[in-house]
Amino acid sequence: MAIRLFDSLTRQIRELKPSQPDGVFRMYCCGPTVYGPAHIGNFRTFLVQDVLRRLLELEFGADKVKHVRNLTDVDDRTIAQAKREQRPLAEITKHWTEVFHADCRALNLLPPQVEPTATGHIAEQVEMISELLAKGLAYVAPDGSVYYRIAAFPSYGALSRIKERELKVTVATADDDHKDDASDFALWKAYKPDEDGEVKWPGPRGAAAGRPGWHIECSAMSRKHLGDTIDLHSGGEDLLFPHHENEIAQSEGCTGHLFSHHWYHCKFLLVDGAKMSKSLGNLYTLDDLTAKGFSPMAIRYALLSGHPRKQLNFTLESLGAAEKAIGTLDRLLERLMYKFGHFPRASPSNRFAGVLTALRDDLNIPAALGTLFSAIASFDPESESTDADFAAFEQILKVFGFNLRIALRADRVIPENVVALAEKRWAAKKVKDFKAADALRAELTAAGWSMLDGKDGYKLEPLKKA
RNA sequence: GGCGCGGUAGCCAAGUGGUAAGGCCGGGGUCUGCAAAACCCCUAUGCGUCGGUUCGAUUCCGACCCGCGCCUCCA
Repeated sequence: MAIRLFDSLTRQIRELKPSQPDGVFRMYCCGPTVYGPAHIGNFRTFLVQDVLRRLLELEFGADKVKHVRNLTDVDDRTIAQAKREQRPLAEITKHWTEVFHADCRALNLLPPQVEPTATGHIAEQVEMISELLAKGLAYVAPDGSVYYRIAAFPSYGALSRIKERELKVTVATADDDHKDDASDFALWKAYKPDEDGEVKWPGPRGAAAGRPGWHIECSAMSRKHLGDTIDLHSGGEDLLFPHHENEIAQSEGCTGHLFSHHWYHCKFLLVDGAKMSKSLGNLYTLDDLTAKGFSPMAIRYALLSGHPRKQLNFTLESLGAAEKAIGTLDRLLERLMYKFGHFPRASPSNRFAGVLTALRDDLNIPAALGTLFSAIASFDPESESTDADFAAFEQILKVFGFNLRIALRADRVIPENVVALAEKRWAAKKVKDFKAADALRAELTAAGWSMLDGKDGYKLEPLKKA
């Protein structure tokens, strides 16, 4: 069954398929700028892209999807951060790249096959800018910067339909530039000693030394790693304009070929009904939430619980709901493992087929989750499940990227004193000294742990922090 | 001002021209020394407001109210 997805350019739901003869689906995702910790809004986009990739791999084969996601490691913000901290740019970006990778692992995001950096592709960017200059699509400004001449690219604005708008030209954008037209954008920014510190490279012929503009990196890296034409390009809704509009102008202006067959944009994550911002105090990082006792898998669930093309309102309450929902899936997995005593060996049954149907229908993740829970409630896993159902369940978990066995382990570092208390209580219970047992339960609660009695043993679970 | 999106139960959130998925919370029950877990049952005559089309609208159309996003470097 085909995977269909909304395309931002044509504004239609269209089938996704590889366009090249090799059958490889080529997807490029705009990645993070590594100057600070990524927040959960960033991760919403990366998680949606991750589920899409998993679905595509299921459809076309695990080796038939090539996923490229860049790291922006040189731009205004990274340079400003390096200057603030009085440290070399590379040191700053290396640190935040490592933090980003750790967060990605915690959220069980599949690593892209290629994760190119802007600073690692200066030559490719300079080359592309040179081609644009040669074709008359760009010009060198008096200060040695290079700008894209929008007027020379007739189809500019097709993605964002900007021709139907009135471009708001503010004083702020006009003052420091040497552009021929206020709408032209920078391909190469001439070096400014007082702002850029040590950051500069030789520029294209005729231009000054400096650094690439923001948009050109994606065009150059996408071309290098995926070719002139790719199958899907995606990012957050804010990137639609100007970033992706400019990428199209650069890539198609340069190569003369269609840049991407499909465009997909994730809507923003809101927190408590408002866009995240430091001033509102509603900006969360992964660390902020795990520090409150939430598991990364619950965060993954919560960030995926809304339709990707609709703004999602994230609250701590909804995260709590996600934690419980993940717990239910977790326990079901445990029950099935217990019943079968081994990982599934059969081919997946169609027990959860509706889940995949929902995902293939414009990546309707919330509908898919609804279908999943309905399917779970419709049968008794202990008596009615088959090995094939188990396989189907595992397949669904894999597509959603819910790595429950890791989720189980994540919080299972149990302090020795807690284990000792639990052992004492278990012994007291065995001899029916319930008074002592209750007192010990209270001590465990005070220590932040919950003791779950079973028939032949017990489990310890950490209590959630407020 | 231009472009676009949304308002569904206490919270989050799907969906349909024919009478409201799912998760959480809440209530009841089975089980349990306690507490959980597990399992079963219940929980929106209602889908921003007002009109219109229709046999019938939450779903289509119009107006209005409210919220949100983009409009040159924020996923």
